[in-house]
Parts: sequence; C-alpha cells; structure tokens
Amino acid sequence: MQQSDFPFGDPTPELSPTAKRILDAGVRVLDREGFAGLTFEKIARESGENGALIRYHFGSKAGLIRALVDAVLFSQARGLIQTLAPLKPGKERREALLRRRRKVAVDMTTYMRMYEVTPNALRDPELRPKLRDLMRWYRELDTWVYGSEHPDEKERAALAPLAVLMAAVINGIALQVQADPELDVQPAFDLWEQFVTQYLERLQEG
Amino acid sequence: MQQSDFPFGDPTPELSPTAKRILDAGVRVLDREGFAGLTFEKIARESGENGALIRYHFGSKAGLIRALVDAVLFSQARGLIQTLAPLKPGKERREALLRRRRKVAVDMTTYMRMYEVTPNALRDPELRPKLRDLMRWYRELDTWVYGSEHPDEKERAALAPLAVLMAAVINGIALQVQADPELDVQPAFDLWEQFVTQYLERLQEG
DNA sequence: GTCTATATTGGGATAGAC
DNA sequence: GTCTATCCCAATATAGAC
Repeated sequence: MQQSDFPFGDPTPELSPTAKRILDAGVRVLDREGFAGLTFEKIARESGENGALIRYHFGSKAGLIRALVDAVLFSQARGLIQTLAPLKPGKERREALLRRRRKVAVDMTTYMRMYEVTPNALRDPELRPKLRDLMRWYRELDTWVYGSEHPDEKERAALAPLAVLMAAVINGIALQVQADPELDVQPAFDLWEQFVTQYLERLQEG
Repeated sequence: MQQSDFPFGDPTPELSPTAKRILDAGVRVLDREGFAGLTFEKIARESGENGALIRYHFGSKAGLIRALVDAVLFSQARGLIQTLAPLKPGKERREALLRRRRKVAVDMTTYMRMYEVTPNALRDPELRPKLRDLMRWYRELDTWVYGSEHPDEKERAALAPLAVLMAAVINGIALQVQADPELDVQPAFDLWEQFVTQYLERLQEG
C-alpha cells in the first residue's frame, strides 16, 4: 500500500444541489433536536424547501435517513484524509493525526451527532456494513500512519491491536466529554500518547 | 474511603411489582426494536399489562422513558458492585474487574442497549446529570480498585487519567464489536492490560 | 389499580396540478 | 422538479366505568 494514496472508499453518491441543501438542513435539525426530531416538516422549514421535495429526492423517510446517516458518518473521515494526505509521512503526519483527534474528541457537536446516529446505523441492514467498514478504515488509517512504508505481516499484526485501542480511546473519551463537559481529559490524552510512544519505540527496537 | 463500602448511589426509586414488570418488558422491547420501538402498545403486549396502566404508573411517555433509561444505565453498575464488593482487595478484585469488563464489552445486548439509550440520556436535562454521575462513578471505581487502601493526593492524581482511559477503552471496544462482531478484540485487551500493568508497576516504584 | 372507549395530533404517503 | 391537497395510520392522551 502506497502511503501517498491511502484509499478512502467514499460511498456517498453524487447529489443534486437541492438534495445537498436538504441534507445539510437535516444535519442542523439533528444537532438541534436529535434523531427523533427528523421530520419532513422540520427539515423542509430548515432548508427552505418544500416537504414533498424531500420525498422526491430521497424516495421515502427511510431513504432520507440513510442518506443523512451516511453523510454524517463519512464527513469526518473525508475531512481527516484531506488533512493528512498532503502531509509528509512519519512524524509530521502522526502528530497531525493526534492533534486532530484531540480536537474532535472534545468537540461537542461532532460527537453528539455520531452518538445520535450510531444506534440507527447499527440497526439498519444497509447502514451497518458501512459503519463497520468505516471503523475498519479508521483502524487501517492508524496502521498507515504509524507503520513503516512497507509494513510486513509482523508489523501489521503488532499495530492491529494498537489501532483498535486508538479508535476506542477517541470514541470513549468523546463519550465522557459529552456526559461531562467539565471533565479535563487532556491528562488522559497525554497518558495515552505516552503509552503509544513507548509501544512504538519498543516495536522499532525489536 | 473504606474499601469495604465503596459507595454506590443507586438512584432508582422503589417500584411496585407491576411497574417493575413494565420496565422489564420495556427493556426487552428496546433490545428487539430499538428506542423508536418503545410504544405503550408494544410494552403493554410484552408485559401482559394494559396500556393505560403504563401511564398510571409512570405518568406519561416521558416519565416511562426516564425510568427505563435510568434502569438501563444503572443495572450494569449495580451488578458490578455486587460482584466486586465481596472480593478481597488487591489482585483478586482487579482481575475480577478486568474479566468482567472483557465479558461485557463483547456482549452484544448490553452495549446495544447502552448505545440506544445514551443519546436520549444526553439530551434529557434530568437524565444527563445521572449519566455524568454514573461515568464519574465508574472512574472512581477504578481508583478504588487500582489504588492503595488510603490513596494520597498524588496517587489519586496519577490514577485519574488511567481511569478515564479505562472507561474509554471499554466503551470504545464495545462500539467496535457492535459494528463488527467478527472483529477479534482480545489482542487489544491484552495490549491494554499490558499498558495498565506497566503503568501501575512504575507508580509503585516511585 | 385496572381496563375500555374515544379524542387529538403529528407525520408519512399518495395523487395530481403546474 | 416543485408544490398543494388529502388520506391514513400510529401513538399519546383523556375521561370515566369498574
């Protein structure tokens, strides 16, 4: 796998400008009122479009929800890869990834969205595999960022559990911040980075 | 803080037997159909009780949801403290905690429930502080289990970030398992325990 | 405390004009 | 592609009998 073109299989289909406006409005409604607040009428009002148009563009409520959840899930990843791709491999990219993750984890809106959307993605037979692939992709990203240019089997095997933990730590810290915005999680991040650094150093030594 | 009576502020009010049956049925409906599936009719059918009785016991839909979310949030913690309290402090208790967490994290039902319920707890002004306190309690539990009998300020400060990471790792691994039941997370757990062990050993040394 | 009948609302779907 | 009017259903709420 070349470092310069780490694949991001963006599954979001091309959307008409109107459909995009509707989805954006949907995300705003989601942020404001939660998943249960997602009704045609509210999204119509928020977007300035007509309620019937939503059906026209997405077929049904279920279609709209799928498109919306899809967009929410992948927008983060899309931004992330755009940030990292132009950077130099190695230290620069690693540090950028950590910086960004610290930032995202304590951002209330982003993760609130994720947690609103997740249970529905888990139950929808069409969205579930997408969520699974997205999380696999995040773990792969870590192997790409933390691994050498051409990782062998042994290296990949050593990085795999670290990638699982990395994803877990970010999501799990974000959840604690959601529940308790007062909580200072920077010491936890520091400790985590210390764990990671030590592990990677040992890996290089032998 | 005495190790023998680590406090668990169980906020669940006393419930009549009928109310308990209704809540239990509610949890089963939640497991089967998700949060959106929680309707009076379905819970009535599942519990064998009359739909109107649910209002009688919980006042309104909102009241029912609050009681249900509350029960779901705290049932785990209640079970955990019951398991740990009778055990000997130190190694025995630590290992029991880790064993149980590994088990819970890969259990589909328990965590599906948690993730269904979380966004609603985060949005409800009455439930949100409860969720916050529950997570604080989990972190305190770690300080209790991993700390010495009478931890000083320095020890508590050193254990705090570890407790944040611990909670994060469990929740975050559970999420990955939900999305991808095929994923083998045992190596990640092993690595995590290795991190924890090393950290605690160094802490003891000085 | 338990149950039945009924009111009211919100929201998703359908058909069709433009 | 955009919009209006209408139908229909599901689900909560209310009142009141027992």
